[in-house]
Amino acid sequence: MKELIRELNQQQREAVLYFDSPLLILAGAGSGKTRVITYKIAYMIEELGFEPERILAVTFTNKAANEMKERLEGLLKREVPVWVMTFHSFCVRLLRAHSVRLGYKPNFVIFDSDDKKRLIKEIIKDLNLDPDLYSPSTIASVISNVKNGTYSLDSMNLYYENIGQIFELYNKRLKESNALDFDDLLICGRDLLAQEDLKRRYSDYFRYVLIDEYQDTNRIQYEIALSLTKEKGNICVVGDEDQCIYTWRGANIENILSFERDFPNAKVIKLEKNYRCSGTILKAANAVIANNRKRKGKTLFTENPDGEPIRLFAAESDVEESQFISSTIKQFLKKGVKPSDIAVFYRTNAQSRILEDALRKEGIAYQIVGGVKFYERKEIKDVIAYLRVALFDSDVVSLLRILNVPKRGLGDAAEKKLKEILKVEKGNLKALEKLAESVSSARQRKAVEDLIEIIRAIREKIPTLPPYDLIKFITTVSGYKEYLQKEYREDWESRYENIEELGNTIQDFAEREKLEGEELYVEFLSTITLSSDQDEMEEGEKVTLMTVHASKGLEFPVVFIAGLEEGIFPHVRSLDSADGVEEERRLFYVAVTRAKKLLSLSYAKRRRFFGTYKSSQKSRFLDEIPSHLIKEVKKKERSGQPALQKTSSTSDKKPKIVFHKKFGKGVVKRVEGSGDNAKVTAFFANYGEKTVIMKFLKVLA
DNA sequence: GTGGTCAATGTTTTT
DNA sequence: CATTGACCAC
Repeated sequence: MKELIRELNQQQREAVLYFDSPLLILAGAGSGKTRVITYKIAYMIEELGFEPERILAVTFTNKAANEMKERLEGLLKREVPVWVMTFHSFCVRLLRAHSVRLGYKPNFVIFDSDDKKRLIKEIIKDLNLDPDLYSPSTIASVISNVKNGTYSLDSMNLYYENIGQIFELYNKRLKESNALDFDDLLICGRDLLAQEDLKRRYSDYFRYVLIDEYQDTNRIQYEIALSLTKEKGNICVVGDEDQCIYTWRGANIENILSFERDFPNAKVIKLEKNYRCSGTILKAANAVIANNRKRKGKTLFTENPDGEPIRLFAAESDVEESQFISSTIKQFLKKGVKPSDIAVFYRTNAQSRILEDALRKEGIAYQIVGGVKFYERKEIKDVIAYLRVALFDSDVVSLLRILNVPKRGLGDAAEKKLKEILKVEKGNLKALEKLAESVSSARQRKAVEDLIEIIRAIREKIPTLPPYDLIKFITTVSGYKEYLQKEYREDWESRYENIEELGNTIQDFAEREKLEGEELYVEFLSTITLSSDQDEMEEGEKVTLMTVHASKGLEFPVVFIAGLEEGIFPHVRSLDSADGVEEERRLFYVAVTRAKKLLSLSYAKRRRFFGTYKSSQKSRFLDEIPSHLIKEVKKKERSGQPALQKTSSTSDKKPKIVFHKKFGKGVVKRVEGSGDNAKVTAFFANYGEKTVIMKFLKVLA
């Protein structure tokens, strides 16, 4: 341990060894803050005799938590039961023990944003409000902002006349469903710790609390931390105001200022030496962020060599940009760069598709982090809804979701009746029984009774069947498998595979956590709704594609940032306020500082939006980088290839032989349409006749 | 009353 | 371009 600490620079060492008062570490990008935190924890355990289970370390994502734990265990060469988790997970843990105090049963459900929107949609309908004025996603974010204290309900009342009513009803329905949304988790956690005995108990229990990514905590999270440590001042927070990119979710840079106010004797240590980036990259990052006015001010320096200039490519179109990126990646791979050392970042998820197409055409293995998350896929959510209905008799949102999926002849009218019944009859099964009696036809009656049977059957199997079999059972007993086959003729198999994957995941989870039966599923469900994009990242030899937000906390030797255009990055929705642009700039700063050795920036002069091309201008952020750091990549120098093939793989002539990643070689029988989206029907030796979109095919002849 | 088909319509970022 | 809503035939 002592030798390890000797490796640290002076500031890092001081941060590890300091325990005299509350500690605020302002850690610039790539300054080794994760190292500092892990060493600090290790030092506490090894040298100061702290009991690991009485240390709480809060991270931003579960992935970061796992990594920190792994590093710690690598350092100490044994299992270390430190509480490493996100604020949300921490609150869930508190709530499982004490939820009754706040009027929730301990087996509560967590509503994800999809559940939340569904519920809001119901409420808007029930209140007869105009869905154009009250779009579920807008209302969802308003509710969130009110809950986490960004806006007051009254101030929102100006824009949304009925918001008070919606807000109240939303919370009422949630509570009746024994459900909490993301914001509730934090609020309830805070409220529990506001109770004198619990505050006493937990603040006595935890001997030290550390918070990573402090700049992205919101007020409520801060209050949680405060109630655990206010008295003893046994707290260390690590953050960088220049990397605060979640203000729209209630993150508050003010927390950094509040910290010094609430803990007047706080010690501040700055980590300004960057170990990650090349000199050139760091200079660019510093120059960009200097344009922000709202910052405490810190200047990073590095001893790393300047390295290669930053590349800039001005593409004529979005297609050309993605071709540039994929062909450059291909060159790198040829030169021996590992795919896992390369990442492509973009501002919005919608940009990923075109990049994917280009990489696929070059035959480059890639993974996308984020986008539509695994657990948000329709088929997964449907199956989980069955599970939830079987587990939680109060989960109305899930019941409504499966009422007519698969189609069983219970449409709008039946749904309305059910909702009427639910107003007086609490409990899904009871309500369904009543529905069976009040429904119009014998056919519908049978349908409802069948549904009740399905739910009962699942419920019965929960304690006995292994998880994989239970999931399989759900898909058969509910007729969901046939539904997929009928509804998704083309790709039902991959969807069904996803469901099987879900079964496997639960099985693994059960073995890892040594849980079974109801407890297993309740635990699993809360874990997956709190899982972040990064949690899904795979190890392996693949190029990584993700949004800039998802890249937070990561690093790659080679980084591409695509779509550096006004309106995209900075995003249009941020342009009307100075604060908005500053947040975009911090976001760009985060993106740039992920790169260790090589950074490639690009933009497109024309970009396709919904179907039509729109011309765009290069991002202001590009002009903020000193030009001597940049080398513009000219088209003709690119990859030594002749100018671009105008329409990629599709030629005017009809293809005869094609190649598909999974199906292999195929003989073309028919082509409908033209270009990338042409439908090609071909005969494949091992798979028979298949119809595939052109862009998934390579033309061989 | 339900389910299939057609048209319109909408894209920030996420625990 | 892909999902969601409105409309009409069963």
